[in-house]
Amino acid sequence: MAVPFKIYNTRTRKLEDFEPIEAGKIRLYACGNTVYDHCHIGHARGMILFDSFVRYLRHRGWDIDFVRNFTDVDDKIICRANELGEDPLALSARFIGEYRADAAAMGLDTPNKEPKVSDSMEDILGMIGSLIDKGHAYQNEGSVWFDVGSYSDYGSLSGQKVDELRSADEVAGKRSPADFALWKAVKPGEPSWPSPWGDGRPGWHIECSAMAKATLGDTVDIHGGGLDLVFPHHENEVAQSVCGNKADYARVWMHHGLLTMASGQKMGKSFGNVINVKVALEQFPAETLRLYYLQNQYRSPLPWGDEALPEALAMLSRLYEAREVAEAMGGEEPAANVAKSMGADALKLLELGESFPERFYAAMDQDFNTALAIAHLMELSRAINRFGNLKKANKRGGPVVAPALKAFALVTETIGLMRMTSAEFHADVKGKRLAAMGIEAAKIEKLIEDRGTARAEKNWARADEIREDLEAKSILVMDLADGVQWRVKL
RNA sequence: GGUGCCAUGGCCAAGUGGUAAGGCAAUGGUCUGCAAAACCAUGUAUCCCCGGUUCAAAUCCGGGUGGCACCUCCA
Repeated sequence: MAVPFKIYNTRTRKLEDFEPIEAGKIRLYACGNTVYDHCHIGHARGMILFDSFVRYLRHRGWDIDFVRNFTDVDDKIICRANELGEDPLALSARFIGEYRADAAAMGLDTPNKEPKVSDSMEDILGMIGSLIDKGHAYQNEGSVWFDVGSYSDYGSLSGQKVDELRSADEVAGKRSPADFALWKAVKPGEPSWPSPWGDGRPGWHIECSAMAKATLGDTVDIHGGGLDLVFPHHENEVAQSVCGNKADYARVWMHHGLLTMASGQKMGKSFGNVINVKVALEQFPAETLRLYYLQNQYRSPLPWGDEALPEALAMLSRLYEAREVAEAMGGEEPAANVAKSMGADALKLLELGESFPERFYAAMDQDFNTALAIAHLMELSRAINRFGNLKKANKRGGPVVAPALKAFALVTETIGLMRMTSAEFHADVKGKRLAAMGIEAAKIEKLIEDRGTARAEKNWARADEIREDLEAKSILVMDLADGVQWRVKL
């Protein structure tokens, strides 16, 4: 059975109980990328967020049909292709490949369907034709425009009033400045498709309306995207779909906040201040990004700074270490008995572990409060470590820590964190951080070996000298009971 | 000009009626040959300001100040 949850609806500006069109099913459409460049970390926020939400809701019993499109026919693509002397469709195909590589590197599940504009021309033409037939669109010299005046509810999603908009540039052939293109007449050197109104290509907004209809039907349960798409993109989609289908378009509009720079300025390609996903992933494990995004309320703007990823990595590291501590524990006695005999820390851990799912679900069901969910996990981690300090914990603690380990597994399944083993995690961190700093692992290993020799000879001065030398390189050496380990300082 | 969002300790940040999660950083302690990790302790938080509603407000209402976003491509 699908479990109910609350979700904030941009359309009503309220937190609502989610009500599906069809019991247990969610038709979800997320606006994907216009593929003319690599994904940047702003795109990554949306990608990771929707991936996490879908995973979570599936875990909660929802049957989700998740559609995310690729916009592969667009002004920007054509523009970039011309700059590079590349065929526009070849360029977009190339960046779809890059997108998929980035998505895979971030550990995202592939949506159920990933329609492309170039494959959806029939759907698009059908929708435009329908809008003309119904009197909501008009053609002029090979282009087709949506007649905003024909739709009285225009602006209901974004709260905009047509009269109050800053008048956009007057384009020849439009009846009103607010009208927008459904079909653009072909221009020399641009890709085009045949249509009843002459060769051309789709306008910016129609493709999503058409692809959503083709893949999910007239009405979707949830339509999502970045906050910057509310107007005009989503507003125009609503107009097209409602007028074309004579049906509601999206019951819930879900918009995530944007990344901003520390300066407060928005991150955007037009500002030239983007950081590509590939660059971030060269330096940090992919889950670092995921944790960073999940740690923040998805609707809030997120200021990006140099400390963002290192901090998230420090948190992630705590989680992995705590789980490692928990996994090392053994024992066969009933948990309650062990906890009782080992005292308050054990009882506390048992209690936190057992109540975790309830608290985790409560947070997530409240408009995906991933920040609170993760806070619960951090709290649990501290309880594990504290318990782990007890003398007999390793030998007898297994049953007490078992619920906590289940909690970690729950988090892994639902929001995709902690998917590596600890060994994989540490190796990933080392490899990436070392590469980022331009240090060779072999040189470090050699120094650590030398230090081991010095220590064996109780030459503490020499050992400390090497430690300091390594520390200057951001390498931490740890003398553990079962040998020497080293980590890259975060 | 229009529309919308936001303002919580040094920093990031959750919390929408019952007196404040979590993380990062900092300081002291335990542990350690020295460290690291971990744990413990430490932050008197005017929850931007003023007024109102209420037994009770960070949380609701009104006003103010400051910041941001969209209205042009942008996730």
